[in-house]
Parts: sequence; structure tokens; C-alpha cells
Amino acid sequence: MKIATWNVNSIKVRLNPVLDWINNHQPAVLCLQELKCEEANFPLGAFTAVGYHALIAGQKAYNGVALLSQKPGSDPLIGIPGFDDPQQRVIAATFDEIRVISVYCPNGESITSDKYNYKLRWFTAFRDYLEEALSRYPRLIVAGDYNIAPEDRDVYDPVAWKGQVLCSDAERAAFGRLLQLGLKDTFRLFEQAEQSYSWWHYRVNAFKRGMGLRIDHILASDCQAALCTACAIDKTPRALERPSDHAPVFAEFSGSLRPSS
DNA sequence: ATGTCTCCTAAGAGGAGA
Repeated sequence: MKIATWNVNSIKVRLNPVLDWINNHQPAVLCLQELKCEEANFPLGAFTAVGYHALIAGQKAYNGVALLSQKPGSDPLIGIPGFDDPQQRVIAATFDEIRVISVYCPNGESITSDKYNYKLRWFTAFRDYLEEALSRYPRLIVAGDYNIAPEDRDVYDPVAWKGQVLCSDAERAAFGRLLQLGLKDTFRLFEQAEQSYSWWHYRVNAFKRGMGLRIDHILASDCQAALCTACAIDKTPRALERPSDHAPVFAEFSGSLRPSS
């Protein structure tokens, strides 16, 4: 069973690459971020035509997250309860016993920006939300764009990026507090190539020059992580014409979802 | 190195966000 995440930077622009990727990988659940469209404008028909269900938290122009799935999800929840935020960044649903959250964490812009303060406040609320989710759903997968490179090995030039947004100590501490809840970064459960990244800037030919960061992650609760058999980044869509700046990340878990009755 | 991409407003470029 494959669970995947992809920040598509506009679902309208990236519809065909996403459909191709679904066709090639057949994920049980694909978490999307940065839809950049309202729910009414989401290309739902293109996904239902290939047999997928969709739960969408849309917003005009910015943000927006979705859960595409082979089976319908139950108990959908949009946003972080108790954290009032017009920015659509979180959507959750249950697929059999597995709770899956698609998340688009704030970027922060720079460590001197007001958006950086919002990012840190947001992560405090998100940590509390995940603590509650873990108590209700022991089998939890949290997949998305975290906008944090957890360690120096997740950064092509850690010296240049030291202390910068996406890499600052405060952000890494916030990410660490998610792991302290009992979540595992599934990518690091397995041997990986050095210089494995999930995002490359559009500018300066960053992808071809290997100038990337690993900021898209699939976290899993301990009992769910124990079922994880692989995690990988698929760089191939990043090399296509007119790509998203992010590559999809996917994890394999043993045991399929319960068959439909 | 203000280097690229996407979407918005509003009627042509410019700003926001990443």
C-alpha cells in the first residue's frame, strides 16, 4: 500500500503530471499541497474518471490541500481545531484504520518576517493537534510539505543555509517536537542516497545542479512506521517540462486496506 | 545574482507568495 505526498504548486497547471503519476504508482492515498484553487474549481472529474475519490480544502490563489484516494475516506476534518486560520493547510481523513493527514506547513519567508512568527505559532498548534490525533488514531500518517529541512544532510549547502528559513534552529526544534510525539520520519528508516532532496528552487537551474532541500516528509506513528517497508523521493516529475518545484515522496506499508465489501 | 513560477487585480503591468 502506497501513501504519497506532492506539493504540486497549482493543481490546474499540474493536472496531467499528477494523473500520470497516479497511473504509474496507483497510490492508495495521495496527499496534495498548494492546490491554489477554490474547491469549486478543483478538477474533480479528472480524478473520479480514473477511479479516485477526493477530499479538498481549497482557497483562492494560495495554499489548499487535498486527499486523493482509491477508497473514500471517513471522518474528514479540515484545519486545526481551535486554531483560527483562513489559510487552508490541513485536511485529514480515515482510510480503514489509518488516519492520513495532508499538510502544507507555512513557509515563513525569512526569519525576520512576520510570516516566520506565524510559522512558529502554527507549528505549536499543529503539534498539539497531532498529539490529540495520535491519542484517537494510533495508526497515523502525516504527509506533506513541512517547509523544514530537519538536518544538515537534508540541505545541499548547509553552511550557506545555516540559520536561514527552512533550516533555522527554531524550525528544526519545532520539527523535533513532532518526532517527540512518537512520529517517525519514514524516509530515514531506510538507507538513502546522499543528497536526497524533495524541493529545488526554480531559479538558477537548481534542479540540474543538485541544489535542493528535503522539506517534504511522510511521518508515521510508531505502530504504523513498523509496517513501513520503503520510502523514496521520485525525482522524475521534477525533470519534466513545466514542473512543480517539489518532487513527490512516497512510502510503502505492508498490509493493504481492507477490501471493499 | 531580485535570477523563476503562479495567481491575483484589472485592463497593463505589478504585487504577493514561494
